Amino acid sequence: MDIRLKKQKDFDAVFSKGKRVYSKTLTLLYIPNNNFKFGISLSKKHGKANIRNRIKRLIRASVREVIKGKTLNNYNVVILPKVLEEYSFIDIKNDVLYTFKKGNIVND
RNA sequence: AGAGACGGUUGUACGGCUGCGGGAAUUAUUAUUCACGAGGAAAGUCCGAGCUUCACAGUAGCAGGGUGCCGGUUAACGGCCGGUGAAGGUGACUUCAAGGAAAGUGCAACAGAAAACUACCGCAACGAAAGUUGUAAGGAUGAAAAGGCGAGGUAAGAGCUCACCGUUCCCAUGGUAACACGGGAAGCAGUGUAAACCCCACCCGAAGCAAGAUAGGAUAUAUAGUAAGAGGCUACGGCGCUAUAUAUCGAUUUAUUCGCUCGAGCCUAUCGGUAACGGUAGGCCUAGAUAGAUAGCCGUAUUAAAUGACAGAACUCGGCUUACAGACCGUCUCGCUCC
RNA sequence: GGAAAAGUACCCAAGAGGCUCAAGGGGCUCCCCUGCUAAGGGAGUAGUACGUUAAUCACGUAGCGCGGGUUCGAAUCCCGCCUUUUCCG
Repeated sequence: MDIRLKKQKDFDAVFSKGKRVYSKTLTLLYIPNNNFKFGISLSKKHGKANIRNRIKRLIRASVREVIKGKTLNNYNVVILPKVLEEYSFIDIKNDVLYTFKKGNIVND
């Protein structure tokens, strides 16, 4: 099943109506929906194309590890990374786990 | 050992577990297995092409744009290779939009008498003087002032005359040519700017894969119009075209599919060529995503170190330009010390 | 992905080869007016950096996004980069 959030309308809805959870490295936005879907939003401020790709890979890998073997509540989620000088996998993974729990998106 | 010039290569490799992208096979709708999966710049979008659409992509001219020493190379180019000339460097070598200023027009601030067929001061002759005539040595201004320098000559001077240098033209030789070298002639009709307009030679239809397949369209009938209409414009050729109404088939949105990867392709050997490049033979198939696939953890090896140096394909090629930690290789230059 | 446009003081900006050249507004500073403020009126700041000076004035050099080139001379012409903005289904 495809868990990627794709449409511009969905992104707009999350940005305008979504609840927010903050952490050191990223911000999480979410609204209720039929399924679980997530997307990532980046701008040119984060760096050139290779850096933006790397951030997306790190977040995707983090989300895969976090949601593995767990039941999910139905939300549309958008992750907004903050502009940092360096991005480490461990910090991002911890923050993904923290924000997902705080937003009540994953069940233990 | 030092300083430097030029050219080239590389941009960690292999393995395990958990995962991603499209593909193939086997299953038979859910899995398994297999091999493959970013770059030298993928970048900037600065040139040149393929491909697609625009009504035909025809001819001539105008407008607009580009290129500009010579020869070669190529599908093509403003690229590349080789040569010539000029400038810079002790040198290896580097840089150069490098045609035309007696086809015409414009511009040259300030200063200076004058910025193009000049004459302020000056010099000389004549004259009582005012001034007239001759002149362009010297002064002064400027980025630039009418070949330079020396001698002769003269009232004073001046290519006025001569030698040398420079310039232009002609001839001979060498070279495919740019040009070089040698000889001769011309007293030198004249500054700079063409990345000012322009002239000359050559080249160019436009838009772009968000193109497009695809569509306010097609077909039929009727009526009307017109020798008109449609590339940036004009003319010619060629083409029946336009408007309205009715009918039928369709379409406008969104999503999907195709375009989408075998190509002026890559590698190796060899032959021709100074080289760019071309020929021949053999081998190879090597990303095709669309919120956009390469990540995480760990081990081994090489190493001075390896944790991204610069950096991510989006239709595809040929170049140019720009970014780039470090490592390695080759050819050559300079002066110094020692043997 | 593709196609265009623009960069000049703190802000908005004119200038399109040469002269007092980096016009002119707004802002800012000071003064007048007022019990105080706003508005209004007047004057100015100097423009940014560096150097000369004890300091001011004054002068010189650089400077129109950055780096080269053409020219006697470049904000202006040409080339290459950088940044910002806009458009295209």
